[in-house]
Amino acid sequence: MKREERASGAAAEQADGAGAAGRRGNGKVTLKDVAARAGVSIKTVSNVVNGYAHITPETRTRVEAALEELGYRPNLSARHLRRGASGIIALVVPELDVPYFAELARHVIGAAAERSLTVIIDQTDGDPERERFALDGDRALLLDGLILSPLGLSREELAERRDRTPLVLLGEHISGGPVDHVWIDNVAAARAATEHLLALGRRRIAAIGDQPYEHGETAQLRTRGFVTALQEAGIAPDQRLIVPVPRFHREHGARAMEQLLDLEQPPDAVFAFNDLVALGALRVALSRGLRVPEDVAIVGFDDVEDGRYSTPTLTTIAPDKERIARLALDSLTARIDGDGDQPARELEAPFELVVRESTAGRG
Amino acid sequence: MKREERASGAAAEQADGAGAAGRRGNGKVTLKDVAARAGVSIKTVSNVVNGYAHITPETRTRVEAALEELGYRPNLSARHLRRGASGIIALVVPELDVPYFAELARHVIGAAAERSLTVIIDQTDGDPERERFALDGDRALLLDGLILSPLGLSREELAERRDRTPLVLLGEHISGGPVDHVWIDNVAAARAATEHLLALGRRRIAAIGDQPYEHGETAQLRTRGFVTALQEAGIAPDQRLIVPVPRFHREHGARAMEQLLDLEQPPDAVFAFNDLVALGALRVALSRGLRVPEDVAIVGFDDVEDGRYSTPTLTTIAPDKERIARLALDSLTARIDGDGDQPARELEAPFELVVRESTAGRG
DNA sequence: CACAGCTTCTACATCGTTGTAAAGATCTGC
DNA sequence: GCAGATCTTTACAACGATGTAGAAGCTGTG
Repeated sequence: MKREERASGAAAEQADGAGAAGRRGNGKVTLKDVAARAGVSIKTVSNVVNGYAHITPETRTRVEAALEELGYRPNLSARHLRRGASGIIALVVPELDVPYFAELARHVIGAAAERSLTVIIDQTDGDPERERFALDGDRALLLDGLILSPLGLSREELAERRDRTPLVLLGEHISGGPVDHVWIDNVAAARAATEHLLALGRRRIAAIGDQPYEHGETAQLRTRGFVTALQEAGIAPDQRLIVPVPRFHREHGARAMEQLLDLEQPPDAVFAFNDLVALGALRVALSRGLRVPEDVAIVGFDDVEDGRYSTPTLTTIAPDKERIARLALDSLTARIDGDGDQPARELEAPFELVVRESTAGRG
Repeated sequence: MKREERASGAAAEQADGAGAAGRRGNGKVTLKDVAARAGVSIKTVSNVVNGYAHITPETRTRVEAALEELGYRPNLSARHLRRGASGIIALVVPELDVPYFAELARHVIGAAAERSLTVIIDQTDGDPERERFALDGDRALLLDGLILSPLGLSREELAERRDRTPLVLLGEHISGGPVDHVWIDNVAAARAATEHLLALGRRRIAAIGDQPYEHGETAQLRTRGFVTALQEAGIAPDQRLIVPVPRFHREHGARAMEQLLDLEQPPDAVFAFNDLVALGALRVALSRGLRVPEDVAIVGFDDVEDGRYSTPTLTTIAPDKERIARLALDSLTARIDGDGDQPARELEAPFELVVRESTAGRG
């Protein structure tokens, strides 16, 4: 009796559309189609799909066959709507083709995958409008969480955020703000870089990368560490040796280096505030016939892969990118899982000085 | 009269929950909350949100005020479910921290933004399993389209795909397959690179990057172009000068170059199959005291930014990445908008040879 | 044999949005 | 003053999945 019901149910399906369902233009097969095909209710199919325990082996087999035949795939939008979570987080960085961010993105994607989260990656080019959109735009509602490396937005604007999607900030931009924040100690890192140059006996040390204006917090912290190290070594900082840049790209490092080498007393060492700037500077030094590190030693910041294969290889400050990604995701998943009311966390990631040829020579 | 109705409606809301709705724990405000607050139907609010024309200014104002007060934001999952499209596409590449893919990603994101599409970026590390998941996994159902740069999957596996999400393939891997495909003429490009070295008078030219095994189609095409150019110049290819690499990374370029320089008759020029390989090779050549290009000239492939700031700067084949991104998105949006039944397209993007110091010297 | 308790399955409501159809209000022209 | 057109707003039914409650069938207990 029961079996007959099923059989007739299935037969009805074949007539009314199950046969076509698998091949419908849009290729979308729903639970309903599968249910019709298997002659069971939609909910039973849903139960099979989700591994619910109490199902007769016979039913399970039949449903699984129907799933397979029709090639069922769940509609994630519907599932998200029902479950209230999307399983998607966004990583928003200024520029993806800056190696530091690309390498960071790799680690974030990896750490997210461990937690079954998908990552959307967005680049803002530092445009405050686009950062605001990422933070507060409609798209934010699709997300379970957001990791933002801000460049253009001020602390006040970040505080004004209306959206309640869990957020983690990366970088030095907003310390002590109202949201979770992963950072490295830029002052200490800059000091370590500078002290390394001092230990090599350099005394006329330049810094490339200051940004003495709004939104340049990271650069300003590195400048502070640089100046502090000099002062502690009894050297008065020379303003002409502290060259600002608009952004941390190779070309700006190159221009700054040209300016420095045109000085009456050019520097015998350079601390560049990131590796791209350092590589730009290196390029200019070499093309002017200087020897690195003999004539001028160079230290970078970020430890991107490029610096491991330049000639000479680049001494640099290496932030622990994997740790940064991991801390950000730990913090984000904690918020997603509900401790939204905890006070903002400040999470510090370690760094280390990696000495290579651009300061140590071809030892 | 009418006004009174409204007023009472609004008053009722305040009592029953609109007041709390804006501050509910999860922070989710729905059309329903806004409708209650403004004393209109849900659909009217929806109409306001979507800019429907026939609404009295008075109503519009009131609804807009309620939207603003409660901080309404649409639920994208629900919208997608209803509309049947998510507005999300995925870009799946082997490695994001390879500059070529990072730069490509930038262009894809840009081109997608012009079409109001959001991009999810995924890296597979060339793992066939992860490529398959990107292609056929549940996540694919969230997407309106997919751009894949395959590395590990064979043509057969790609053909077996069940999912019907519009797909565009990048790269040489699967030509003439059943799906849209954007590519550059690798044979011609490799010939151009090799002919450039021949024109400089080099005769003992090496190639780094062959992959004479499964999935190495791109490399094999470049090898073919290289060999053809040599033969046309009357030079018999020397197998010892064609060095395979497992992947296109700096370290593999470096190792291959060491091997070449250890030959009894080392090459006077090298065509590296991508810029990273070229930079690895350059690094080894310089550290052995060779002059580039005087002792050995080097050409790369991809035109990534690193090569513009190396010393010497790198001559390279520059594929038009922006064009590639644009062609991929044009093709994808066409499929999304419904011409799913058109035959597969083959879209060729241009390239050019960019001559820099690694072959031309410091002219 | 009545009834509780379990297993297996189903109907229904629901998530938040939007398309459809139609109701109610207002205006037009004759 | 009334049919008909137009404007404004609404109720309802989807989109596809899943939680809830409970029906139907079975087993075992007293």
